[in-house]
Amino acid sequence: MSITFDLGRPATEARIVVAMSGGVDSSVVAALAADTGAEVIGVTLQLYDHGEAAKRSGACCAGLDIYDAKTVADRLGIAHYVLDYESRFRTGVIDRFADEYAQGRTPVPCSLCNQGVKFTDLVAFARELGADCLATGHYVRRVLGPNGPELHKGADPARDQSYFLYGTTREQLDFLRFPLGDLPKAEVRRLAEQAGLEVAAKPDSQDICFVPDGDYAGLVKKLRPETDAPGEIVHIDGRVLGRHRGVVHFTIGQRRGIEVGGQAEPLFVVRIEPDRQRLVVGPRSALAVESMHIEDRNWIGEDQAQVTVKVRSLAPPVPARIEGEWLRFERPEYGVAPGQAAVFYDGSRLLGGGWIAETAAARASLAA
RNA sequence: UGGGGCGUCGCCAAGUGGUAAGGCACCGGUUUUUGGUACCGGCAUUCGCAGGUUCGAAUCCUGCCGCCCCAG
Repeated sequence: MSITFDLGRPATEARIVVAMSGGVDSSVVAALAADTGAEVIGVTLQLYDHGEAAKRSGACCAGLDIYDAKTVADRLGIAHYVLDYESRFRTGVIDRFADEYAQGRTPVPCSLCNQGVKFTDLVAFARELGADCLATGHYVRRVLGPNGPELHKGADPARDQSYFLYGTTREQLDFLRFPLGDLPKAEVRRLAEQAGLEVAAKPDSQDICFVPDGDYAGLVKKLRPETDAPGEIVHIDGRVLGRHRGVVHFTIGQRRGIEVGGQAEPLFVVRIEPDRQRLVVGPRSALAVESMHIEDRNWIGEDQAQVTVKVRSLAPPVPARIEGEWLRFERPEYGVAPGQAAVFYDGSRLLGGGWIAETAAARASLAA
């Protein structure tokens, strides 16, 4: 199968830079790019280099994965560079990740990484190389609309990654290509096999790439020890119910891990007060949010106030209305956590998004 | 040291002769390029302890232990 890269000139005269993580997806992109006859340059970012993480296959962007990317590039006969982005990844993603927890918020490191390291720094590098485009393995679609390229959800709803790419600017979108956006994952694996790529059966990456063992709290504690300080668990009605193990272990809307039993109904984290190390909990009804304040908004749609919005990567988009820097849900939304991304859509088209800075409860249930 | 009440899983709590509900918590799994949610599954051979009655008791009887309340 062949996929067009919309290069604007014959492929044989073009240069395509492919962001290669060492996984199946980006490896297939490299193979597809090579098939066009263009000059292809694979670039892999070294983002961190912890001992264990580097050895774990499928972690993305360290150790073994870099080796895998190199192997694929060799097989395809394309150039391959490894860029040391450790320090900017550390500053732009890992440190911010920890900072967010220290503020009682819940970060989305994948979004930070995409809009920073990948789509800003790597795009700039690809341009410096004189590339016609930068292609990645994200499951999103770039669609040419009446006003230029639009960003749409990936065709495979189970694989769509648009949530993590809300920060993509129009300028970046001009330059980016996502050859996998129309394909189901199974098809991508099939292509990998056809191309004889050794990563064809490599497991999907998941979880936070820079946390080797899934213990993200352990990492945050090292960087921001105050997040490990125990404190009071307070009910929204004012009762002190117990002690918690440190705010790093909690996120708004979380139910498990509160360790307070004997209740008629489950308790959820309603609010986190890092200054006082307090965890405010309450029934599910206390989670209802009617509007939220969005900051650092990126917008690549046209003028439009009525949208659907995703407050987390999973869960279907819900209708809402943009009112200045606030967004009002049509119906109360539950478990909206500051620090997460609010991503706006119109149907399958991604319009933009921003960080959730604060939320307003849907009446009742405040106190404490 | 008079009277009354209570003692069932970590917590709350059904069950008053027929062979231990349920909720919360906890644990495991599923899902997943963030955290969380949701869903599925697991979780008292045992009912404060010791005897007794009975075919059979957490449920009845006796004693002991512990806690609570009202009186003094």
